[in-house]
Formats: sequence, C-alpha cells, structure tokens
Amino acid sequence: MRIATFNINGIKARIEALSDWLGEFKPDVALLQEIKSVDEGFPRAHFEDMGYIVETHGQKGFNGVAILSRLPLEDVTRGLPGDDSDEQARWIEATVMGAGAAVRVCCLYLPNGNPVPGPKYDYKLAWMARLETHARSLLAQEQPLVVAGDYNIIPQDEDAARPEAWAADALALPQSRAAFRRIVNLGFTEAIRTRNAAPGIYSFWDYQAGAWEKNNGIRIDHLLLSPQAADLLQDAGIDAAVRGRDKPSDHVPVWIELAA
DNA sequence: ATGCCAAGAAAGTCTTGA
Repeated sequence: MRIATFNINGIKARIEALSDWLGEFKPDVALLQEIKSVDEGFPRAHFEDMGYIVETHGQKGFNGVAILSRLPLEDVTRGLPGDDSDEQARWIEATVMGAGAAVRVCCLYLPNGNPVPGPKYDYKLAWMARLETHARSLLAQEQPLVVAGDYNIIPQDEDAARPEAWAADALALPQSRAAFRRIVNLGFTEAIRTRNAAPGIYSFWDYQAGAWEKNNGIRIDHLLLSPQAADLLQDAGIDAAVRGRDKPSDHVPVWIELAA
C-alpha cells in the first residue's frame, strides 16, 4: 500500500499538477492539505474518474484536508477531537482496507503558529496538545496507524538548509520541537528518518527568493507510524522533483510503501 | 528583520502562508 502526503496549496490551482502526479506515482492513498476549498467546490468527479474515492473536510478560502483512495475506506471522521469550538478544517481520518491489512490513516494540517508570541502560536500549541491526546488513544488500539501531513514543524536543525533563519520561528522554536517530540515519543516511528539519516532532505521550498534553485528548503511534512505500521514499512521517500515542475505547490509529496 | 511569491475572496486590497 502506497500512501503519500502532499500539501497542494489550493486544489483549483493544482488540479493539473496533482492529476499528473497521481497518474505517474499511482499512490493508493493521497493525503492532501490546504485544499483551500469548501467540500462542494472540490472537483470530486474529476478524481473519481481517475479511480479514487474522495473524502474532504474543507472550509472557505484556506486550510482544508482531503483523502483520495483507490482502496475502500471505512469509518471516516472529520475534525481533531478535543475542542468543539474549533472551526478550522485541519484533520480527517479513515480506515483504508488493504488487501493484507487495514490501516488507520490520519491526514493533518497543523497550524503554522506565526507570529510568535501571539494567539496563533497559542492555537498551534493547544492544537498539538489535542493531537498528543488523540494520538495516545489511537495508539492504544495497537493497529497499523499512519498520522501524516503538514506538521509545520522543523524537527531538528539538520531539517533546514539555513537553520539560523528559523531559530525564532514557530516552526522551529524549542517549545514547538518539544511538542512534536512528545508526540513522536508516544511510540511513533518517523518514516523518512528510517530511510535517510542525512541532513539536506526537504519537503518545502518557499516561492520567494529562488529558494528551490538554491535548495533553501525545510522538512516539515512527516509520516508517523505506529509500531504495527512500522513493522509493515517497506520504503519511504520524498518526491522532490515535483517542486521543479510547472505551477508547483511549495510542498512536495512525501510517501511510504507498506506491506498491507 | 521582512515578506522578494502564491492563492483565495473579491473587485481593491486584504489575509494567510512559512
């Protein structure tokens, strides 16, 4: 089972680039963030015609997440538990029925949190505390589980080409990194780092100042695996070349292959 | 430090992103 996470930065602007990539990479499951669309505005039929089941959790203008799957989905839920007053569309989860195993997949768009300090950073940390609580209950089910998406966290200095530029940013502050580590340390395996321990691998390059051409990137899109999912892991990678294509997102797909 | 670019909502120029 091939699962990818991809912050597409707007479904309307990315429908061609996303379709091309789906046709080439043929993921069984694509976890999309920043669809920037309401559910009714998502081009559902277009992706159904490509063989995908489409589940969205959108909102007007920004945010929004979606799951595209070529395998059957069960028990789709929307919204991160823990705060019924939270209106932002940043979480959708479902069970993917693989031939060999069922895999619970969670698609998240974690708040950016800038500027610091301020209410946006408070919201980020509160959201991460809710994620920790929910992740703990999901892990307790002791099943294959993938919690993936745009975490908006640079886990360590080697995950940025210019870590000094991010030192005071919400993506890299010690408090942000500590919150991410608390989640990982519940028992997750960070998929990419099982395959590549070297610095210099990124998943985001800013549109500004020639960041892609200079390889001035950061690694902020992650797939966290429960022990039962990690046991199924066959491969993991980042499809960085997508960033160099026409009309790209500023993020690229990050993927895993599971024996499921 | 800021926001060089991009997207969306909307119809001028904001907001948001990272």
